[in-house]
Amino acid sequence: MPELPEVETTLRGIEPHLLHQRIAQVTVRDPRLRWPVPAEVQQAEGQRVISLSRRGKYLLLELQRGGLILHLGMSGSLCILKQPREPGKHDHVDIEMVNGTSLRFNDPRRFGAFLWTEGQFSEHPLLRDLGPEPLSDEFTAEHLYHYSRGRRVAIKNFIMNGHIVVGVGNIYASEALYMAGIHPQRAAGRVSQQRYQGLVDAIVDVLSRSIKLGGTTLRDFVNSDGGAGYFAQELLVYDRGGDDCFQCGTAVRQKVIGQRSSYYCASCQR
DNA sequence: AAAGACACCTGTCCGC
DNA sequence: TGCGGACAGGTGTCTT
Repeated sequence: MPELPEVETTLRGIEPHLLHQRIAQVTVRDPRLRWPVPAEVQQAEGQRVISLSRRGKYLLLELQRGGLILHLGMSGSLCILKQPREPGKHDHVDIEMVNGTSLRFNDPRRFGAFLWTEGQFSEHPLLRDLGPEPLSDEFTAEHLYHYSRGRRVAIKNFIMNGHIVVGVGNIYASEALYMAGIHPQRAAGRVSQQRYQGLVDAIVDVLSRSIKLGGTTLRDFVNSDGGAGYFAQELLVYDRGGDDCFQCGTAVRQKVIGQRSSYYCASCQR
């Protein structure tokens, strides 16, 4: 479900409710997520939340000692409860604060993660080898150009590789490549630095605009307040297979690339 | 080292 | 109305 804009929307939604609060109780109803929820998460009890942040699509809760690493996978979501409420079917974990507010982790498909770490977030095995944030100064055409030399992987898979750049998921990869006029199956090593500049600009633009609109709600994404994101109505090609390209009228193609559905205009994208 | 397949899991939708 | 199959926003791990 969530891509970077949805995770960022979630972060902004929960932060004001949790920052500086003291955790009273962690309740794990079902530890069977992507990795089993470790018993160490109980160590969060009694500690204050020092900061909340995001690295790629991972949400990071820094506590006084140690921290929590959360990932929403394909179907996860977080919500804030101002008072206790009966848990639903897929409400796997709750973090209840001393002031009565709770953070609830819901994930039907259980591809998400809820992990404990004692060290620095940046040194955690899941985080230490990640590429730059797409909305940071380190994300440049030079970076993409440099790491793509000699590589024959499809450009769409290349920009979805978290070791190259984080946070570009299936929706926004299709969107950005369309905006930049690059065919999703073009070899990454066959893209000029000038065209990478156009791609960088497109990625920054599409992610920024989506964050402003609260993310993309395709099926069931809701933010931490239970509201929808409105970027779906801005999508140019994603989920528009067979429909007319907005630029040239050619039918938008849908094709599986790297096991993921991809959308593009064979006329506008080369 | 790089590329691709596969794994994890449930819910929903579509065609018959 | 029921059933089987395809598909869904992610990404670590294993095999070529």
